[in-house]
Order: sequence, then C-alpha cells, then structure tokens
Amino acid sequence: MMNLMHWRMVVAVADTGNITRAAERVGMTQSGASQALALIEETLGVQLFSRENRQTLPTAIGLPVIEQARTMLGALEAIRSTVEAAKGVQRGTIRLASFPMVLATFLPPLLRQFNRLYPGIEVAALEVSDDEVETLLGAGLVDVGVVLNPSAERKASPLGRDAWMAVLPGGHPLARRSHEEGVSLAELAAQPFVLATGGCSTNARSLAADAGLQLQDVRVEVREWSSAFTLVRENIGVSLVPEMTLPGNRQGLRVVPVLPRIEREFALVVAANKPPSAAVQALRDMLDER
Amino acid sequence: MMNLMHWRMVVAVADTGNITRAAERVGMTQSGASQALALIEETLGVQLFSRENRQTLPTAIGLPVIEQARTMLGALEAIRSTVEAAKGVQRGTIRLASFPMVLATFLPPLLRQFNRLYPGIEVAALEVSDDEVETLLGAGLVDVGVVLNPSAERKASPLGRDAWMAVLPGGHPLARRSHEEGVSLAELAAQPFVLATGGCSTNARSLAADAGLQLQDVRVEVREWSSAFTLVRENIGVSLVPEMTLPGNRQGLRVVPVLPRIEREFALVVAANKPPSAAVQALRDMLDER
DNA sequence: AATCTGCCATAAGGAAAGCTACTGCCATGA
DNA sequence: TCATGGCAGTAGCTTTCCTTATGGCAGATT
Repeated sequence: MMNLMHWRMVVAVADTGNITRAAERVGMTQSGASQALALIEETLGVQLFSRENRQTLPTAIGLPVIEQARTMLGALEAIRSTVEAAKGVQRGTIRLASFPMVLATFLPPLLRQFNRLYPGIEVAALEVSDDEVETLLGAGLVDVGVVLNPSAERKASPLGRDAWMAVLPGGHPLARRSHEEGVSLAELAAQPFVLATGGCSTNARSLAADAGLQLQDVRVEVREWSSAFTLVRENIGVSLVPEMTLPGNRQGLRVVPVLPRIEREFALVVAANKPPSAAVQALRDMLDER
Repeated sequence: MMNLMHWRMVVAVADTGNITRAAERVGMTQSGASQALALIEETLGVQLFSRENRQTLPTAIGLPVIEQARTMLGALEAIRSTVEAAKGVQRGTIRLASFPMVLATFLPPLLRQFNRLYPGIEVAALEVSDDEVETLLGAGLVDVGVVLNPSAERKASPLGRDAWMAVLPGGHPLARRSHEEGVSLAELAAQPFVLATGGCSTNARSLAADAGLQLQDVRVEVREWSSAFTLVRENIGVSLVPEMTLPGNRQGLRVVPVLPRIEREFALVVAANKPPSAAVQALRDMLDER
C-alpha cells in the first residue's frame, strides 16, 4: 500500500478494465499486476475491483479510491515537473560586490539564508569601496552590487536602511543630550573628531561635505569601526558611525542620534547590460519576498 | 521515489526540521531516514533540504515539493478513511421478492451490476407471485420487493415499465392491423385465447376483468411465456403478453400493441417496518443513480 | 460435446530494495 | 580540550516484490 507503483497499477486497471493490459502499460508482468492489486486490496481490507469474465471493473468502494489514487499520482507528476522546471537554479555562481559595512552587517544573514535555499549556487562576494561597486557593475565584472540610495529606474531590491549615530565619550558635554534632542551634524563637526570610514567613501567627512560643512578637527582617521569606539572611549574625540556597527558593549560610550536624521538606504542592483541569470533572479526573488 | 514511506519521511523532516526526530516520528532509525532522504534527492536529481548545523531545512526547490508530497499523503489518508467508512457495505445479505416476469427480465442485468459494485453483498431472490410480494414485505420476511404501480408515499425506486402486446398468428384477421391502429382489449378478449400467466396473478385474465371484460374462449392456460408463443404459432389462439417477454425470433407471429395502451410500472420498495440495512441502501442508491 | 481462447490467480525462486546496528565526521558549546 | 548533537556511510540481513511457469475458469468456437 505504500508503493506508488501499485497505485499506478490500480488506476491503469481502472482505465483499461483489464489487468493484463494494465500490466503491460506500466511495464510489468500480468502476474505482478495481479499480485499488486491483491496486495493493496488485502491491506485495505476491501475489494476494489470485481473480476468479471472478460473485464475487471471497479466496485462501488473502488471508484472513489481510484479517484484519490489519481490525485496521488497527479501530485507525484507535479513534483516531477516542478523539479524539472527548477533544475536550472540548482547550480550557478553569483558575483557580488559590496562595500565593507553592508558586507559585514546586512549580507551575512542574507547570504546564509540564500545558501540554505539554494545550496548549489555559489556567491562570490567582493569587498570593495562603494565607488568601485558602480565600476564593476558597469563593466559587467559582477552580477549584482550593493548601492546606496538607488535611483528609481534601476531594478533594486531593498536590503535595509541605517541611520548615522553620534558616538560620544561618557563625559562629553554633548553626551547629556537625550535621544529626542539629539545632536546636529554641525555641532558634531565642530568637535575633535575620530573619523571612521569602514573602507567606505561615504563616511563622516563626505556626509559633512554633503551638508556644506567640514570636520574641524580630525584627530585620527581609522578604517575599522571598532577602533573608533576604543578611541572615543579614550576621549580622543567624537565619532559618527552607522547604527548597525554599534558594539554590544557600550561601556564608556554615549550614543545619540543625529538630528535631522541622516539615513541611507541600501539596495541590491543587478548589472544592467546583460540579462540576469536564473541564480541572480533567485536572489532577487528571495529579497523581494521578505 | 515510489515508496510513500519515503515521502512521509520528507514531510516529517520538513515538519520537525530534524532528521533524527523525523525518523522516530515515522518509526524508523536515523540512518534509514537519512538514506530515504538521500535516495529521493538522488532520484529527483535535486537537493530538497540543506543540512545545517543544528537543523535540516528545506531548500527553495524543496518547499513546493514538500507541499505536493503533503497532498499525496493526504490523498492516501483520504483513501484510508473512505475505505473505513465504506467497510459497512462490504458484506451483507438482501432478501428480495419478485414475481417471475420481472425476475426474468429486468432484474438479471441489475443484479449483475449490483453484484459487480458490491461483490460481498449476497442477493437472495425469491420468485413468488405478485400477491405474495406484499405479504412477505409486510411480514418483514424480505428486505425489498418488486411491486406494480407503487403508491407515491412508499419509498419506491422505479425499475421500468412495460406495455402489454397482442400476439397473433400470422394469418389472423387482426394481424393486418398496423402498429398505429393496434387492437383493443375487447377485440382480443373475443378471440380464442392462449392465456399465459408467467406465474403472475396480473395477466390477461385479470387485465380483462379490470376493464370490465372477460376472456370469451380460453383454449389453453400456460405458465411459461415461451409456451404461449409456440401455441400461437400453431394457431391455437391469440395471446396477450408483456412487451419484454417477446422472443427474438418472431417467425410466424404478429405483434400488435393494445390500444389504449396497458402499461404497468415496476418498482423496488423496501420493507417499511424496519430501517433498511446499508446493503439495501446501496441497492436503492444504485437504482436511483441510473 | 469437446476444444480453444482470453483472462486471472497462485507457487516458487531469485534479485533488489530497505531497514538496522554501528562507526565516523563535523560543528558547536562548555 | 572534551562532550554533545546531528548527519552520513558501510555491512549485513530481512523483507518486499518481480518474474517465470502453471493451473483454473468461463465464453466462444467447431
């Protein structure tokens, strides 16, 4: 009763009305067919067909059972076609370019989930600066890239957004500001500053420039965010970092939002000059479904 | 891939996210479960689950496949419940009473079909006169009976109707009548008559009496219809028989309808004093579905 | 009346599937 | 570093299941 071939026999007999012909339809011996039928009938405890003189016809109980058997086999066939249709995305490679911050924060869980859904697709992640992402995308050297604030006409899958936060030493005057009050970018730029870049050209200095300001007193410039926190703790200066880079342990630090908020949206865009592969499409689908 | 137990494993793994627990849910070893999964994945040529560190989760291809597997197993479960619900009508006995004419003409194909649909139900057919049918039904000695022109309030399943036909020797004066002209019952009753009863109290004599007539010259009275045809061929007299008893070979006979037509409706009724058994209900259902 | 034919059931044997017990591997967490 | 949880692989045995061969039954054929 647990063998689908036997159920194929059942519907074949129902279709042909003849065990012998049903047997050759599913590629079996007449004997095997007879045994298969008898086995199913025995385990069900019910007679599905009555063996007439010239034909084998379903009984009243057999009729609904046969219909259910059809749906069983239909589901199996659906599985087959589903699998055949999906085999294209089984293997493949995606070259991805991203600047370090997103690569270290947003992407790992996403790529982990993607690798779970598509174990055969390999994702090669390139860690580059945000300027180079555009270059690689334009040259077709990568399939997808992470960009900031994508223009509407690009097919972009949003990854998330972040806000830049002021990081202050515990004793700093601005550290008294509440979350609602916040600090302005201008106030921050006037302080002794620990500039952290995260390897990204979009950083405190460029943000200040965008706002028509300038960092007045950059005491030190580091690449790693974590280094910046250490330096702020040692009272070298204040800093401005993306919210998601904040450490779990904020001992000796005061984090206050910058008001008006400075937010950036990250999104994944595909290279425009060539049609996206099935693998890339799968990645986009996963992102859009969240 | 043809083993439903393996598909049970698939959905169990999908439900528990854990091969080990899935295995014990379907009563198997962890090893067997792993092998079952691997076998299905191999024959499909597709990875359905990705084995993570702590859990085994479906891939993008696995998700729809699992859903189809659920419908497969659902259909199997439906088969099980269908069979369980229908086991009541597997065996049983029906006592049936009928007068000979219907028993010899209408019932054989019906009982043959019924026996095909319900091989386990035994139908014991009693051949009695039409008067006795009512007696047996009333006494509850039979489950169902064939009656003539059932009253509307009885739960009756119509079997069919027949018309009485005049059977004349080839050279008889009335044999010139066309089918449209017919012969009247009065004309027929005036002829030398071969009275055939078929063992039924409803026969030419009773029909004549119902019409206020009387058979003038009954030359011979026989029980078998076929005997009557022979006697008519030998010009002993005319006869009146139900249409369905007419022989295939009408050599030397002329068959003309009686006008106005004398028709009787046959129907199957159940004994009213006790609720019908599942077997009887099955018989009624079959008749009503035709 | 005897034989033929189409169709099904049953017996016996063997091949293959499938399960179990056991071991090994890997990653995580103490 | 070891302990733990979870999965894969191997060997062997049991069971299932298929095939070949044979017998039986009911109409059809002659």
